[in-house]
Amino acid sequence: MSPVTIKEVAKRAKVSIATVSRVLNSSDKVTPETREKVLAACKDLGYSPNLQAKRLKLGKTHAIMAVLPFLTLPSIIERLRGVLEAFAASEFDLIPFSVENPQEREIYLASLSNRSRSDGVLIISMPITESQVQRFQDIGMPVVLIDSHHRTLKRIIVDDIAGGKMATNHLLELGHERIAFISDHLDSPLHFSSMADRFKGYRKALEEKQVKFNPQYQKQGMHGREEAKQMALELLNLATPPTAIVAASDTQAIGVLDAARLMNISVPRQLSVIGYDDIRDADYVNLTTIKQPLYESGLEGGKAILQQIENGLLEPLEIQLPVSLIIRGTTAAPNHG
Amino acid sequence: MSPVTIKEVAKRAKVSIATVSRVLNSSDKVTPETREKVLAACKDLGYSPNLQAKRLKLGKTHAIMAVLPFLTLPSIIERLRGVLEAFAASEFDLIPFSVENPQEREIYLASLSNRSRSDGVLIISMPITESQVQRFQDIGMPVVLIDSHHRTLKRIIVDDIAGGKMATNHLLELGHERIAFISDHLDSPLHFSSMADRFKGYRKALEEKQVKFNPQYQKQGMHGREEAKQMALELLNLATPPTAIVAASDTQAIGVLDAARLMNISVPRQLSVIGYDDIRDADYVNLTTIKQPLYESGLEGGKAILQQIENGLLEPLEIQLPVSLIIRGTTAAPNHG
DNA sequence: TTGAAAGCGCTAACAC
DNA sequence: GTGTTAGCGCTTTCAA
Repeated sequence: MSPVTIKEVAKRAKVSIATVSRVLNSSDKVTPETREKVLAACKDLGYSPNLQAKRLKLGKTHAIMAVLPFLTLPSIIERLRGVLEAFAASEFDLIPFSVENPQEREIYLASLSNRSRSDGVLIISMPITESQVQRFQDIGMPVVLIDSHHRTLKRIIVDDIAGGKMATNHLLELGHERIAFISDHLDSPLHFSSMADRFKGYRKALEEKQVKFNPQYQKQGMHGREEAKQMALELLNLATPPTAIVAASDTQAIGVLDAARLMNISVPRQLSVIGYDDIRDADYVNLTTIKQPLYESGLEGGKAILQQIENGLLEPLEIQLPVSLIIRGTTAAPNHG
Repeated sequence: MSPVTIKEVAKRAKVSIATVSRVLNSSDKVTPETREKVLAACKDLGYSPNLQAKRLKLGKTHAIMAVLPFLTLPSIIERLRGVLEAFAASEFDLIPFSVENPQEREIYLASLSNRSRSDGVLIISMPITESQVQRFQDIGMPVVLIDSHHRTLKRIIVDDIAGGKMATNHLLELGHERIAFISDHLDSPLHFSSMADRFKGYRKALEEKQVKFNPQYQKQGMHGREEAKQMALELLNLATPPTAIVAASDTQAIGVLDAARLMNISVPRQLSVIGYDDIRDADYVNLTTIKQPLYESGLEGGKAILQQIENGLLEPLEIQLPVSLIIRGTTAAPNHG
């Protein structure tokens, strides 16, 4: 019942604790027979090493903290799954911190700045301030960003400009010219640049195909299905409504679909809609969308932090993952009837 | 750069390390001025305690492992969120293990059986074998089950019999009599009894309202939207098809909706459908369903394991959380036209 | 190849 | 009220 220690194993195997330790750490400087004896003793006693002690001795925690916002967001979950996968084979534990309000922010910040609590930090889809970066630097804490940006930190991001462009090009190639774009507020300081980048991609695609950008066709609002629905209603009630809408997220695209249904506008016959993210629901509503490598971003981020702990910070700092177009049932050629 | 220890703080404050420790652990046997000195020294040096050492000394890990299947399942995420919330205020870390295949099962099992790795284990929506229970018992590892069952372990479950009954009663009260039930295989050894309980509730509701159970109206199959669709098609092609279908999960209910759409059967005019779980998608497709207290189950489970670590195992072993009926747009009175 | 012993940073008797 | 010290379980020199 009371935990078995290396000492008891040593006694039973009639060797010193140093030898037991060597066997356990697969040092080769041990006679096969000694090794046998020790292994047998371990088994008999049901010994399992005390990781706390090991970690204290080695000055490592074998834990990595992951800070992430809103565990409700499907995209965050997918990234987390990737991280978990990267850690599965390692001896590192992943400790997630879900930050859903400012108070929690304080709590996790304190934890993160403690070298004895974790060997590294993974920040997922959250903005990071200069002072935080400085703090990490000061205590020499390895950090990797997933879906966030800072020039001095290792980061895994996707090419959102390319994504916005890809979505828009898909519609252009189908023959659309009146293409609208709806998104969150693009200038919110709390926000990552991803949505702004998607908009840039949209503009660039239009430009390259020499389609003039119509400011009336751009809407920004709070994130959310309902808010997106309202924005879409405004667009669809224009004198010359768009024939296609690029939404900067699937959730918003679904809001657009709501609006179309409400106005009895058939998708994709009368209106094409494309989303962004490829969340689960995208499949359910048969939404054409831009798939972000969410899972992969987690996987790469997980590998990166592990590697950085092992070998230090390596170039390149920025790893850009490609997006891809998933064509489903909400986009088609415009209806010229 | 090299971590500050209690020793350096002691030197700077010109006291002994014991005093520093006392201040840090808010023992009251310290003069206010001494306390001030120590606190100042801590601040100057940017000291933060080494948790590894503390934990080794105290024989506690301040970590709890959570084993859960398929982090893709929305229900699992919700429970996890609740657990995280329960831990937020505590000094305990939550280490999640996502088990998606047998190999991973082996890895996590080894970790779980190590008292030095965690102070407790939380098992979420996973079956647990007698030998595992025995193993936990042997090493005195506190365990709490969420959405799983074992007679000797603390567990948070929902009253699935009541849930199945509530769903069925809702339909009965709308005036339905030909009510079908589809679910996973009810006798699968890998499965929790929840689905079987929902079926029991269904039977009980029928019985109480003296509606005869028609075996033709019960279908079991693999879990999944597509599989559910097939089962629904069989039901709807019966000579006397049901006017309402109870699905044992929302995913399956959505499959039923697929089948109805395919057969041009209008929901809820010609067919009522009710699901179970109230996952996010339920809202999207406007599905009437039974809401499980998923988040709450995580919260309660988290509190329970913390409490068990603190005070030992307390009665009652089983905590049953209530379900509730969420009426949306897929149920209505039967069409007698 | 093996053993003895120091010490990781902390807490908690126990002395003063 | 404060200091001294043993020791949590382990790894790793250093000696033998």
